Amino acid sequence: MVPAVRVAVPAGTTAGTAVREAGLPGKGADAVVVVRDPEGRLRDLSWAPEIDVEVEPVAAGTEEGRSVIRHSCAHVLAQAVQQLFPEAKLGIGPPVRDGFYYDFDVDRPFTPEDLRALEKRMKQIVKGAQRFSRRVVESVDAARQELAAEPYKLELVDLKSDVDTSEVMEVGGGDLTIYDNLDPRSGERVWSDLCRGPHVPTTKHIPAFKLMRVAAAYWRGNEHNPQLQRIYGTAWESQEALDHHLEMLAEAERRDHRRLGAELDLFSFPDEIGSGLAVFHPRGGVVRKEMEDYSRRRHEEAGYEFVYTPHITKSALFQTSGHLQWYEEGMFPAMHLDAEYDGEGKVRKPGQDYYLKPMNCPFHNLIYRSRGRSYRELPLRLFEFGSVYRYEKSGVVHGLTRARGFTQDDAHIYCTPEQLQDELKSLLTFVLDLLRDYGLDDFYLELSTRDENKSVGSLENWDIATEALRDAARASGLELVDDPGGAAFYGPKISVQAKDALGRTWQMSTIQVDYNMPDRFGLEYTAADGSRQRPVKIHRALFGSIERFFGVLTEHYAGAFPAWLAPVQAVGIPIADEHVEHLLQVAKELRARGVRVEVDTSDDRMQKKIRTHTTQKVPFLLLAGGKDVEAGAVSFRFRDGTQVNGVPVDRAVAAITEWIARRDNTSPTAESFRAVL
RNA sequence: GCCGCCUUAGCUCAGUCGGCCAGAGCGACGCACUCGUAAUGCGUAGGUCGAGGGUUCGAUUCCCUCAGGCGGCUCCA
Repeated sequence: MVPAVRVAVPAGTTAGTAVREAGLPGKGADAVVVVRDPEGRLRDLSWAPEIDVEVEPVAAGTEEGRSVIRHSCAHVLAQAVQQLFPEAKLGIGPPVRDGFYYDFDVDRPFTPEDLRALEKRMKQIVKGAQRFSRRVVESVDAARQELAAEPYKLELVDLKSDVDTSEVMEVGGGDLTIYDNLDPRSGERVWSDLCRGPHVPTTKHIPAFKLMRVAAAYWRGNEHNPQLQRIYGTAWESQEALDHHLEMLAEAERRDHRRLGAELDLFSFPDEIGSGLAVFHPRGGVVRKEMEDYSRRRHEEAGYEFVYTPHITKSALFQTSGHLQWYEEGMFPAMHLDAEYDGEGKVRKPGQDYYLKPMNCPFHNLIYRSRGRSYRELPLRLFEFGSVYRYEKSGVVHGLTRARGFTQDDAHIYCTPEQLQDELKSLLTFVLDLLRDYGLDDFYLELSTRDENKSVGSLENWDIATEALRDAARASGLELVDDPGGAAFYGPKISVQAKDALGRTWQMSTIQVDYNMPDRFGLEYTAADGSRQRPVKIHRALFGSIERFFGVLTEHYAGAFPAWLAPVQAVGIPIADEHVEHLLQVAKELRARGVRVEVDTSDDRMQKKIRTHTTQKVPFLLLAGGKDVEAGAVSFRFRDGTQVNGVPVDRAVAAITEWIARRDNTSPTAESFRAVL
């Protein structure tokens, strides 16, 4: 890492020269690839300021340095594509998280073989050490002329004035510039691209890269535009960093909940049922039940009341709520029922549309409204594990994390306007505490605010609601990220983003403040002065969806669930048949204390049994041979291979029970387990 | 919904440039082995090669449609 030094660049000298003279590295993972000028803009090393300035060198191995490398690598990719496919038209090619992409308009989609050929050509380009040379285009007309053969680039030139996002690297930020790739020996221009930069000095400064995959993408992200072929790649400051990244991807694949779901016999998606509709097998069912049971208990303690509502309703309910107006295409189509026809097929009775519910909240409004409510009842907290069905587009369904049928741990809190602030604060604390109990503890918050094209209700109430949420978020002390326009039509939302063991973030809990549903449903309570008042409604889901949370936890723990959640908590493994009886006795005692325990009485050898149950990620393996039987003991083996041998049975039983009851989220090891013995 | 790729035994995958009985490992089952911390040996069963249609003397293989999966894009109350 380069320390946050500043380097003086005299007028007329290039930043690169100054950096070199300051003795900073020009090669390797610490190489300075660009500098930050006093205004905070990143500049090429070839930049020569007109006045004396101090700049901050940016090293290859920093997030910004990597972005520059990745963006330059995208140029190399584009050059390779146009060399191998001269008819290819260029789209955009920005750096993204962990890599870059470049979009191309080509006659036929790229094949995996094409990718291999492109990667080979890119390596040649990188080796050729072409210089990235910045050139300001005098006028928009000049740019148009030069880019006449690149229709998409032309479009960007015309958009220049109003585009300035991190994704569109081509234009923005003042001058219109083109980067030329120059042959280092002849100085000849090999290739060029409209681009605002900055870039690494030469293609040699792209130390390690790999093309990852091809996909289609709509031009400028609009589904009405043509689809371009997008090539994704990744690039890093060193081969080691690239290898590490690839290893992370491999690890993510190993922990993919869809794979673990099959390997550990947790759940499946039978084709016969339909896309995005899961069934939980007994082992997954146990985990889910434990998750739910604990959540139920905590909700009871926190003053929630439990309700149940049907999965289907007449359309009127969703007309009142507004869901049919705003989200109909995300709902399963209606079932038209109860219509009657006469002999000529004419309607005698019109019948009704019924919908599967995509949300629980309208039902809870009806429960609230079922009788008069007093201010003394508020806050009224209604909780339900409510199954909902959403017609997700076929292309987005993804395991348990994006399903068509799932269960929300959904609660709706009705309170007075005065109670809102306190209720939100305690609610957020409750939510975070509970997430921590399941082992997630690295969070940030996102505040989604009103979308002016998709919202109902008064601006005033939106403001109050938004500020109340912002306030509660601040009180939590967590980082808060704004998400303008991300709210649902009825109110703003805080979402809790949790990082898992691999550092990936998942949207978990959401808290929404809603002044509109109470209006639409005419909800009221009688205040202390006898007047009728309108309550405020808070929507919140904690797991979000139980299925998604299940999937996230599965990946977070790589299938090695904490003992309290593990489908099978302990397995007895006899050394030989004659030791089975002893273990059955131990298992009986454990089972009597609620432990999920099995004894492996199969014909397999003991070593094989250890392997089997280790791969099944059972937290406690209880071995017993002659010595243990004689001593009235068992020997522990843990997931990590460590052992504690010859533990007297009663102590073993007590310790296992204790470990589970504590809901310790770490995997027991010889060392940590001794503490409870 | 759009683009591309994929679908062979319960799982992971070979294979057939259109042709005799479609293979392996793991798993399941059976027999032998009775064993002290990650795979004992031998054997058995298991597949209308995703579904339907077409081309062909002949289709698991080529073409079309559909379903499901994967990676993206768009979407995500």
